[in-house]
Amino acid sequence: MFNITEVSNKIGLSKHTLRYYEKIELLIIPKDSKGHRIYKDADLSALTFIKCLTKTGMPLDQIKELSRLALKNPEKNTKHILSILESHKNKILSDLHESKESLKMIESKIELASNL
Amino acid sequence: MFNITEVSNKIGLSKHTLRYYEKIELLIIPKDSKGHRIYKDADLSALTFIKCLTKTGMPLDQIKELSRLALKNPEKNTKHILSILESHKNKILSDLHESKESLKMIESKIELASNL
DNA sequence: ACTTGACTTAGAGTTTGCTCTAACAAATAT
DNA sequence: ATATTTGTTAGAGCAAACTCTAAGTCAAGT
Repeated sequence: MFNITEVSNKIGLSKHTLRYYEKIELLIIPKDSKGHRIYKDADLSALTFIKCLTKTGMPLDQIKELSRLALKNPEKNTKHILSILESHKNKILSDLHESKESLKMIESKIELASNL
Repeated sequence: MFNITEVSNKIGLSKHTLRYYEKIELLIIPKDSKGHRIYKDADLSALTFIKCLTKTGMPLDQIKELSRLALKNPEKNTKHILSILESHKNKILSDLHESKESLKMIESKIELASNL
């Protein structure tokens, strides 16, 4: 069990961001008697996964939809969840390709400029 | 020589964006007697390169700095330009690495969900 | 002659994802 | 007892990169 500062340090998201993610209903964290959030390991895993998704450009809206599907009725929504993840995977693959192309172009500019 | 509509179609940036890039002084395009922009091949190359840089996450401010250096005094600024491009190259490489790690994690989630 | 359509500008508005502020509560340190 | 620290909230503010609007010019088509 962790408090918000520990989670912020472990995951690398600011406390502000952690609270903001709850405000937009990306996830729900239970509170103790004082009203302080108590995170468990599963929440850390969820946040790590959310970080993967955001880093690869999935909009928070879509992550929220994923989270809604997963929390509501996982068995019934497996197909839907899978289709979202698969299409995100394809987006990542195409982004990777594009980035590599851009990298080539930038490397060739470097080459050019180096020979001045 | 091309007008703004042709350039927008060729490069895949909206006319709004093309004008915006001039407003923030990313580049300067000469105008004809009617005040309409006339783009030449070199401008298309520059825009293609700018697109590479933005797609790979270079902020417009930094692209503007690059453009300023290149236009002002190319020989004198070669070192500076190269160092900016090199460090951007390194950023892309590390982003690529991170994206690949995220991809792995997403693929393993897909694997998991597929086996439900 | 007039409508249509493509261009121009300055400047306002939008979206996304935070990031910060103010005001307050509770526990700990001096 | 009081100051500091850590937490809470609602809501304001911000930065980046567009994206759109209004008002106008100009040339070509009917």
